[in-house]
Amino acid sequence: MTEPVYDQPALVESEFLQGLPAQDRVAILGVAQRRPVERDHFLLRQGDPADRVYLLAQGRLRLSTVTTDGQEVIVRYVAPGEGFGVAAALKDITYPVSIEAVENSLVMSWDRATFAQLMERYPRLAMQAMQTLAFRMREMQDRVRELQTERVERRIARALLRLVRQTGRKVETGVLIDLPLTRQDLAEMTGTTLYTVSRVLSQWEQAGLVESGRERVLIRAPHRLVTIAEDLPPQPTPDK
Amino acid sequence: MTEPVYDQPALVESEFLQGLPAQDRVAILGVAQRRPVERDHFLLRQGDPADRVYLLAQGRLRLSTVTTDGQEVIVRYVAPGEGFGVAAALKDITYPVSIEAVENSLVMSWDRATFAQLMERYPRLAMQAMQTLAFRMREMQDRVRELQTERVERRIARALLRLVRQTGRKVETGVLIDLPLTRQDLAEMTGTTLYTVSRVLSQWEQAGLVESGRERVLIRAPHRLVTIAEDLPPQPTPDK
DNA sequence: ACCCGAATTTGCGCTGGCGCAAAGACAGAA
DNA sequence: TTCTGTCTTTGCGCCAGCGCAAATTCGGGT
Repeated sequence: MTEPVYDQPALVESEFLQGLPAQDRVAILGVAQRRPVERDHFLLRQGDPADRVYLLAQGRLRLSTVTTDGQEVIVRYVAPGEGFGVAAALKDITYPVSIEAVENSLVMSWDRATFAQLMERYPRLAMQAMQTLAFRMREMQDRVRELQTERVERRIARALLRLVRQTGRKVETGVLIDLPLTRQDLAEMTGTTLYTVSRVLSQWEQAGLVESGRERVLIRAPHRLVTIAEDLPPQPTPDK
Repeated sequence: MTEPVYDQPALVESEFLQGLPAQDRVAILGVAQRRPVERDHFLLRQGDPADRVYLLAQGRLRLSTVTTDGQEVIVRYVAPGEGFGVAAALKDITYPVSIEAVENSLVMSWDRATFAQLMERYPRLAMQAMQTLAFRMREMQDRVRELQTERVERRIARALLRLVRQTGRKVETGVLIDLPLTRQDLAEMTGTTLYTVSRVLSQWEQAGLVESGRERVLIRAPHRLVTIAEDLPPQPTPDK
């Protein structure tokens, strides 16, 4: 795959490049390394030297970390147009996460020195990179607050709603979370176990909120999930 | 208090200014607003319009957020030399946290437009600000991992060790956490309740790890706290 | 010196969610 | 079509930590 990607919407409106004139985007992408990553393959592993900044052109990636006693935590998924690796490439010696493609993907990247030069030359790129970092920090802050103050069902609802916003695709019966998502994956995003996720999803399926299958979740009633996530009183359901 | 602060160590080595030549530091600090904040007074409150970037010259601040049902979460404490507010001032409409002085403090700040101009003029300031954001993001990521995978005793140990690194003062019997710290404060940093914190601290006091009092914690054996935090086998204790 | 409100301590019953078991479902490979 | 490994479901006992009560301690204000 060598055709130009410069005018792909995911890149034009990407976190790093939105708001830059086309010629600047072309210049920045023109010095990027392009790397396809097949599904189930790793872009990089936790502990690798951190020397590149990345932007996802196509596909889906999962960022995860493993604790010293082997538990895995999913930090986040990456959708096309989203940047990552900025924090690590500023100063970190090694990457704190592993990054695995959950479907065939295409990743643009710049080594640290190149990215620093680009930021100096294009101050808007620097501002966009800072905003990306700021967003991530806010996301993590929200996760901390949720983990400290909310019960497991709310956390699962919130994780699903995040995925809906990030990678949801409207279909006839609702919004499909458009990536392979096991109960174990959801558990690792929300600080619980696959059995608890399974029980909660089964309950919600019986209640008509979701439809699910193997590695698949479709949200039939996002608004009802919001009432669970936000701990609001249930709205009257429309007559059947 | 109007005497110059430009050469205070906390500012010279501060997160935003370390590595900049003295003349640049003077220029940057020269256009900062300086604001004293008395103990127990708020610098700003959650929901206030976000338009300033801050750097703490003196004192101690507490950053906290309240959930919709009134639970408080302590995001972090701020020590002299640490910057904050960058994320919010980039784009956010309102601050996601409240900031209260836990002792008399002095805060330097710049409005958003000024800080953006300073970053353009001093690229190293921009890089330092980005690194500050990156550090915060990593801190929050670590908190998420801990909350998802660790039991309450380990989380309390970790929170104390963070405070030791950030604001610990060596005294004869160990390291004093040099700020007023209630059991409730520790609970809000670790996702538990003041009663659980009290039980754990009492147990550790009997075991000789800590000495504590009202709003006060001294760590007698930091290494033993590390073994708890990291879930390591206990080292043989030296003979009495 | 005294008072009082905040902070801390300690006991104990309760429960949300986990751990584990066991079985079933199913998608992809052969 | 069959097989197999992965994923999911469901039951049930257990327990880490919470909720609440009640009492104590103590530091700052008067």
